[in-house]
Amino acid sequence: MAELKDKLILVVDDEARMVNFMRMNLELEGARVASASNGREALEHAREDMPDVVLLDIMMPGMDGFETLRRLRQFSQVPVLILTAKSEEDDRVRGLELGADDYIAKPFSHRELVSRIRAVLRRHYAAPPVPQTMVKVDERLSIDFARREVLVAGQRVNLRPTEYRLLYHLVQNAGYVQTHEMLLTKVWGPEYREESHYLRLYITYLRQKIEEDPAKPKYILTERGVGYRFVDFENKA
Amino acid sequence: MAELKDKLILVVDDEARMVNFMRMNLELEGARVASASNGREALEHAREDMPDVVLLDIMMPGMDGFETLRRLRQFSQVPVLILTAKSEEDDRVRGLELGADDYIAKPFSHRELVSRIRAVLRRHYAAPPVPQTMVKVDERLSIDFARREVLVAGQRVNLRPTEYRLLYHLVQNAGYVQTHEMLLTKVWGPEYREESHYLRLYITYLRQKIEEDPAKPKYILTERGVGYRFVDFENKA
DNA sequence: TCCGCGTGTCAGATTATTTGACAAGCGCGT
DNA sequence: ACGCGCTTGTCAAATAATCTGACACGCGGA
Repeated sequence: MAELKDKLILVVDDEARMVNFMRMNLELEGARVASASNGREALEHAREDMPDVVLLDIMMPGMDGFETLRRLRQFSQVPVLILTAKSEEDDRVRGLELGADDYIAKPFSHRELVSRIRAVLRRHYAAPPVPQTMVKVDERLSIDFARREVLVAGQRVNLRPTEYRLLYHLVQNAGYVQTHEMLLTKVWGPEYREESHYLRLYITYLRQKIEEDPAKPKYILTERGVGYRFVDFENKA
Repeated sequence: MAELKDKLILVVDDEARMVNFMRMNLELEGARVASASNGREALEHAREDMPDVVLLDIMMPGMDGFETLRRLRQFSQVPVLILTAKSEEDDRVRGLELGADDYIAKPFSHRELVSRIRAVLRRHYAAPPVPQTMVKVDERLSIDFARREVLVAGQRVNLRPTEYRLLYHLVQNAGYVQTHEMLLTKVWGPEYREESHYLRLYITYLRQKIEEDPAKPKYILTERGVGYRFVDFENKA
């Protein structure tokens, strides 16, 4: 399990209260915290301190979070979580497209903050470089991608080719939101980027086949305005 | 264009006449030739001399070509061309599965020998590590894989998803034979390895769409008993 | 030359994908 | 708390792709 202990986390936000709130929460978990109140400082810190994770506020005066992220990505692959207002769905999509790893919507709880950071750390430092075959999600659901076999409550369910590819991409990124565009691009091809219709339909099909109650999905979660996220089944703490 | 000049070619054959024949042909092209008459010697040479290409006879007393290839592949990625009797189609398939890059059927001409070696060198030393998008095969046929557009004699032809994937894998390996199994695995998935029926059908579809005369294919060539080969359109010398 | 196996082709059966229309639900502003 | 608008979810029919099975063809080996 990925631990926050002794990890260096760079918090970037122009509001001192928010920085303090996060610092408190993160230090409670044993993490070290560096902070910056604008984009320029953030880039300096990122270069010099080599943080393990960056928490980046989008709404900042001067160089905003997007621009900061874009420049950061020119020299660093450090995992980045962006902080957005609850309602700003477009900001999340844009951030993810610029290379953010995930987002946290303000306001957020201690639990949410820590769990997202853990997930991102796990992927970056413990992630298998080879794609997973044979995934056991929980007692009810397991998938063998090499054999194209999906077992739900002991029963084999038959997935169609597109359903299969969609599930594959969702599960390979379990715990991470995948935007509509990402999924459409990977499953149907780049020329389908705008056709979110297809995606909704195939999400429905998949849920009907693998969810216990398709109306209350436990595996394939909707991220309104952004995309879908397969449940973070490896991070149950 | 890949050149044989000054390249070191390791020829492995137990028949001295064959070795001499190849040495003569290769030195005419300015290549340097090392030779071995059995598997053990071949492995030694491969380790110590770092040849640019290996020509490996399959039928040898003692350690045969397959075993030699298997052991060679444990420590080296050097391109290997296997030499097989005209009729031994199974040998070719087996050799390719063990990691040979191509085969040459005995007896062969100077032209055939040199052209196959050139092709293998081109792929290994000049090959782009990123997959090609936008391929111009000749005046009649060009393909834009990013846009999923195939132009035949100026006309856009519409390929179905499977036809598309099949063409993609053939063209990405233009000049190289792809065994039935390779194509079935890549296009349909590993569980279709035995279903060569599908492959034949889709080869027919593709030829009808891109060949001028589907009965006399110029692009997608049949390698009887082995697989298919997209014409080596970059190596017209 | 003839035979046999691998390859090529066709048309029909089946299955998957796409389309289009509409219902449901969430979250925002009032 | 309420209703509105936009996103998401669902259904069934239309279209398209894939698969099946039968058979013809033709190369290469004996």
